[in-house]
Amino acid sequence: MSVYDTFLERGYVEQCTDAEALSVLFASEQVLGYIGFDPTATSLHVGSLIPILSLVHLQREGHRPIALVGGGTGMVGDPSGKTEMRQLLTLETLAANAEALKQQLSRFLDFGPGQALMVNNVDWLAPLNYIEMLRDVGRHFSVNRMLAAESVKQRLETGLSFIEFNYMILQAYDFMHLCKTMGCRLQMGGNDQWGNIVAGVDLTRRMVGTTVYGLTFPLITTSTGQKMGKTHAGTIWLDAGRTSPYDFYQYWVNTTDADVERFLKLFTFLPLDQVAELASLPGAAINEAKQVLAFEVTKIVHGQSEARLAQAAAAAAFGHGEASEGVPSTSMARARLEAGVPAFMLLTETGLCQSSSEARRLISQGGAYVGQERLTAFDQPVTLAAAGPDGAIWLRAGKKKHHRILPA
RNA sequence: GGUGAGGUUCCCGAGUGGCCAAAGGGAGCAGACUGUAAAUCUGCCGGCAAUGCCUUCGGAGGUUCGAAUCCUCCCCUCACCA
Repeated sequence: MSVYDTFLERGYVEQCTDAEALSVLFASEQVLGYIGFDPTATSLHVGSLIPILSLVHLQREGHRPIALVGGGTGMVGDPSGKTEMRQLLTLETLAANAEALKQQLSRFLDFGPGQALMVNNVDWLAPLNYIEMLRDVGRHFSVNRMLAAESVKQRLETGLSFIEFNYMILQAYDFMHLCKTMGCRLQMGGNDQWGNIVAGVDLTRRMVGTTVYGLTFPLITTSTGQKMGKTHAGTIWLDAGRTSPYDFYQYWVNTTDADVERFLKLFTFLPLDQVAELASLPGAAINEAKQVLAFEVTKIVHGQSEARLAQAAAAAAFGHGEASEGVPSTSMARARLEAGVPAFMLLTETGLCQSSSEARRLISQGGAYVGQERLTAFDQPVTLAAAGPDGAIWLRAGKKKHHRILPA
């Protein structure tokens, strides 16, 4: 039993360069394994959870994770899995993003002495000299092979700039460098990274003479075909400032039935027998499993107390609980509320609707509520009389979006 | 640099002088059914205190009573050639 088996049984493994040898390695020594994170934003999102959690699994089972922030590779831009070239970020933005990601990653892993490591590849990529690089590294790359890589092949259809074509070489260089300088033996990543990872395995063998391993995770989509962590409203971020713990929790509670078991395995650390038990809950009881899922993931990302708060807020919003602090709210001058505010204005001002046209539409279709009352006229005045026992006016748009107006 | 094709509302994609806020599909939203699920059905789906008004069809001008549609210049994308 090694961490490889954990990965396997929890659904983390899509491809591995040598599953058997990697298992043996895990069983026989402390393995340094790394994953790269692109500094394309100031926060990671739900799509990065699997990579992050895989590092946590490594650490939990006695191995040593390396979180690599791609401050150098970010200057080039990974073409893998994209249909067109991403806008190049400025160096200042990249540096700021890299710093933010470091902060975020340190919440998941123990970076204490002898524990996990954090590196930034700008440190060794930036000083590279072009001619030297071509002679030492470039000669190991076969353009024929690079063109055959799936990630490149796709882009040959739509266009691929030279800078992006080089990305693979830099990522391969990272792996070689980490192996040479600190004995790193494993790189993991999403399956779109397969080509880059294999290139690194090859380069390391040629330049260092060491066999290193690659493992990729499946690209997670929901069973309704959505990309993980993307909703129409936008990305589900791991940063509480960008996606509140309440919204984060709600995202997971709204998991499709068919995904519950898979997600419990992938996104929580609950033992598999408990996962199986939760997943087998019949009919509507599966919602309890979704709450466990939501609570556990929120706990991992935002901590226990935030998770509790989000759970309590959800319970209050959906009708069986008191603690409502976590429910989104807006404060509004008491005098204004006493005079009465037209309903459609409240809906737009709280952000429940994006425009007053949308608010009118919502009301006319019968999807807007104040307290338990369905609104019938778009300009119906809402006053303090509508406040609930907690002193707040509860607005609801559709079935799931709740918002409180706090008189101030 | 040459030649050809093209840029339409969130996306794909019709429309080639008035019937166009612009077909159809997807996404999204709401309602019904439910379980804060899926599937299905129905409605909505630029903005505005709104039976009307305003802004949109790559950009800027022009022709016309009237332009997404015609003309001129410019920008960008793609394909082939060099």
